[in-house]
Amino acid sequence: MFSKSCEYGLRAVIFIAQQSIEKNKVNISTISEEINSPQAFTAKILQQLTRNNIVKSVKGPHGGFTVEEHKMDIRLSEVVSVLDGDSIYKGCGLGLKQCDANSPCPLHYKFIEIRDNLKNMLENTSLKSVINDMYLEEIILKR
Amino acid sequence: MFSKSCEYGLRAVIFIAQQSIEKNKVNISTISEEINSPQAFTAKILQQLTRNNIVKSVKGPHGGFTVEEHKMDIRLSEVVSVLDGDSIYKGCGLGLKQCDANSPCPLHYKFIEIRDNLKNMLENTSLKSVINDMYLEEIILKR
DNA sequence: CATAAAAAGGATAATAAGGTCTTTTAATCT
DNA sequence: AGATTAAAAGACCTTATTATCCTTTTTATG
Repeated sequence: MFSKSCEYGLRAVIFIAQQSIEKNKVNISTISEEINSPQAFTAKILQQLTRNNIVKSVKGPHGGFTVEEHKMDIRLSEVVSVLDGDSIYKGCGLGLKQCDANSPCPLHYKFIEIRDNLKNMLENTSLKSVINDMYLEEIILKR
Repeated sequence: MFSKSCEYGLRAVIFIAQQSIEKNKVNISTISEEINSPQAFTAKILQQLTRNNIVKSVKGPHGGFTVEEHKMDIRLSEVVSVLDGDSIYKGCGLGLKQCDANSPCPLHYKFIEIRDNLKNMLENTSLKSVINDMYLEEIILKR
C-alpha cells in the first residue's frame, strides 16, 4: 500500500509526536530503535519531513526532532503525500494514464470507492487523534 | 496499490476474457497492443497466469490465449493473489511484521476497514461481471 | 574557544521490480 | 516429414527503491 519510506515516516512521526507531548526531543538513534527501522535511511526520511515542515529538527547537543504543538493536527494524508505523492488517491487501479468518468477503466467506479475510503481516513485522522488512541489501548510501534 | 505485473495482468485477463466471449483466441502481440503494455513482460505475466490455470494457452499456429467458459466467474482476487500475493489484504499499513488485535499498530482498526473493503470488492467481482459492465458503457483498456 | 552532539548532505552499495532477448518446445498446415 | 507459427523458459539487462557510510555543518555547553 505505502512505500517503505512512507511506512517508516509515518511510524517516526507518530513516535516523535507522542514524545513531544511528553516534552521530549528525540534523536535519530532513539527513533530508529523505537520504531525498528534502519537508522540512516530513517534520517533521510526525516530530512524530507523537516523540509516540508512536518517535524522540526534542532541540531547540536540536546537537539533532535519534535512535532510542534500547532502541528499536532496535521493529517496523516500530509505525511503520505510528502513521501509517496498522491498516486494512491489519483492513480488508476489498473495503471492507465488516462482514466476518469469520461474514459473509465472497467474497474473505475469500484476503485473510486476504495480510494475515497482511504483518502477520507487519512485526511480525517490527525496526529493528535492517533496519539490519543494510543493511550487508550496498549499500542506498539515496534516489531 | 498493485504492482505493474498485477496491473498488466488484470488488464490482460480482462481483455482475453472479453475476446473469449466473442470466440477469439488472442496472441501476446495483440494483447500487449490492446492493453498498451510491454510485450515480453506481458508474456511473462501470462505464463504465471497459465501455470495457475487462470488463462489457457495454446501453442503453435492459431494458438494464443483464452479464458475458458467455466473460468469466467473467477474473481479478480484470484488474479491479484497469483501476481501480488496476499500482502495487500494481510499486511500492516505501517509495515509492522506483527500487527493484529492482540498487538495492534496505532492505525490497525482504521486500515482493517479499508483492506476489507478492497478485499470484498475483489472477491465479489467476477471476470464475467466486469465484461458485462464493459458492454454497458464505452470502456477502454488502453492509454 | 574547544569539544562533543546532533542533523544535513553527498556518494555509494545492495536488492527488488520492471523489462528484453534468445533458445526451446509444441502445435498446425502444407 | 518439414516449415512455420506461437507460447514457454531461462538468461540477461535496466531502473527504482531501499539502505549504508562518511563528511560537513550547526549549535549547545564546559
